[in-house]
Amino acid sequence: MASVIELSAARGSSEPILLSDRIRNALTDEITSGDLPPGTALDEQLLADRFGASRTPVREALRQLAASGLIEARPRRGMIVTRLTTERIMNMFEAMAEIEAMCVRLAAYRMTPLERAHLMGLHAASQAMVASNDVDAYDTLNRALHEGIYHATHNDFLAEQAMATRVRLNAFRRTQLREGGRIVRSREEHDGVISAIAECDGELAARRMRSHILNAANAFSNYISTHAPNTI
Amino acid sequence: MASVIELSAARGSSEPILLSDRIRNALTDEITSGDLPPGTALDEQLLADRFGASRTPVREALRQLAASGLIEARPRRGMIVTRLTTERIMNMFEAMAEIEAMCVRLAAYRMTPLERAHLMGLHAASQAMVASNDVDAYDTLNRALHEGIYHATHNDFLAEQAMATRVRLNAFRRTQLREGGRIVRSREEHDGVISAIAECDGELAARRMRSHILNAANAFSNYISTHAPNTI
DNA sequence: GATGATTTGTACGTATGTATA
DNA sequence: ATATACATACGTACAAATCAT
Repeated sequence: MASVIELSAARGSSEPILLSDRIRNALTDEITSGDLPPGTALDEQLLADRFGASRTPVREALRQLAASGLIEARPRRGMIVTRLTTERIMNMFEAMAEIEAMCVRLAAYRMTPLERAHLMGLHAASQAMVASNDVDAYDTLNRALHEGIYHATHNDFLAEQAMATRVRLNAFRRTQLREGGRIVRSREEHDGVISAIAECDGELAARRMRSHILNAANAFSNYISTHAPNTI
Repeated sequence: MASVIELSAARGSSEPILLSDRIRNALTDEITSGDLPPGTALDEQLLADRFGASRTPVREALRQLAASGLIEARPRRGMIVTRLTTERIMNMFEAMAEIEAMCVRLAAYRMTPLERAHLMGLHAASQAMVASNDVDAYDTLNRALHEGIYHATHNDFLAEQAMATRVRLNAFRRTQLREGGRIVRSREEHDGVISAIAECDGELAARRMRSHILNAANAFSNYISTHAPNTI
């Protein structure tokens, strides 16, 4: 549970100055990490007490989260962490698959040699994480790789859209990596994408990326039905 | 300028009950219609007076608009209607082209016969608007056609994403229809998309849709450089 | 560069509407 | 079905920061 101390810790100068922004960021982390599971009620007064603030900045933080879709506002009935149906999660994975495919296609044609080298370096480094089966470290590199691809589209708007969708799927992406052997296949799929990028074949990279994300979606679906059929 | 009367006008029961939502909707309309041009400062007190409310619901409306990207929040310096560079608008058009292409591809494979008939009906009706060069009426039908395609993906999340992006491009889409002869070519391009849908060829429909939106982007670019080179 | 005016950010009180007993 | 409890939605007041002069 995030503490007031953690909130007031000194950060880089680019960090938000506004209380409401800090609260929003803290809540975003807790929701996407699964710390605040779907369906959790978000009481304004309780959150205000927890963060050592008044209800006003908490309200503003909640409003922003509601606009981003992470939490759900039911007028005069409070806010809850968005409870997603399996169908909607699969819809989100499908949309993510298409968005990622579009990004990697554009990126393959537009990235600079430096950007290409950066991506290949990240991919090479991930080998070690697979060998040691370190899910958290692999997830971090995985994230950097995908974000590097967004950036290499040289289309900031598209990159932001992709990031926003990715954040909303965060908790579920991490879940599926736990499925047996998924992490190994995930890297194999990356390998296919990266080699297509190396050959500047955007169409091939896009098809492989789409499959990659849809495979992740399937892994998630399997994981849920095996480990926790009734939690969503 | 929207009045208090307009705000308090009776609406359907599905309309928002919250004051902040009504203010947000009113401002959304004014921004996307170009009534509030980019760069306009949004004074909280002034808006509160205009809408006959206090600053609190106005602030909440502004926060939501900021989250959707329609306005920009500069901490302690107020909000302004997002001022977009030509480059960013083109980036948005490019993203829109890809999203629309993805939607129509999925839609072509998944739509029901009823949905297909609906789309073809809309397209047929638009012929008359082109003949009379009625830009507003054509724009309305155009909108219905594209939204029908989103819906026919049978992926609500994707449809919502597409709609959100579309709203943010609203003012610019309308602008480009004014470019000489664009409305005629727009319908011709629709014709190609619709016939691909009729043949259930999603890939072809996607390529044609992508071209269609990129053509709109070009038309916009031409219109700007011809009519108002320095307004953005 | 300093000072005043304006505007945002925050706090808190009140009332309305929802949910529950 | 009625009443009670409670959380949100809104209004108002104060504080802090920005910008104009």
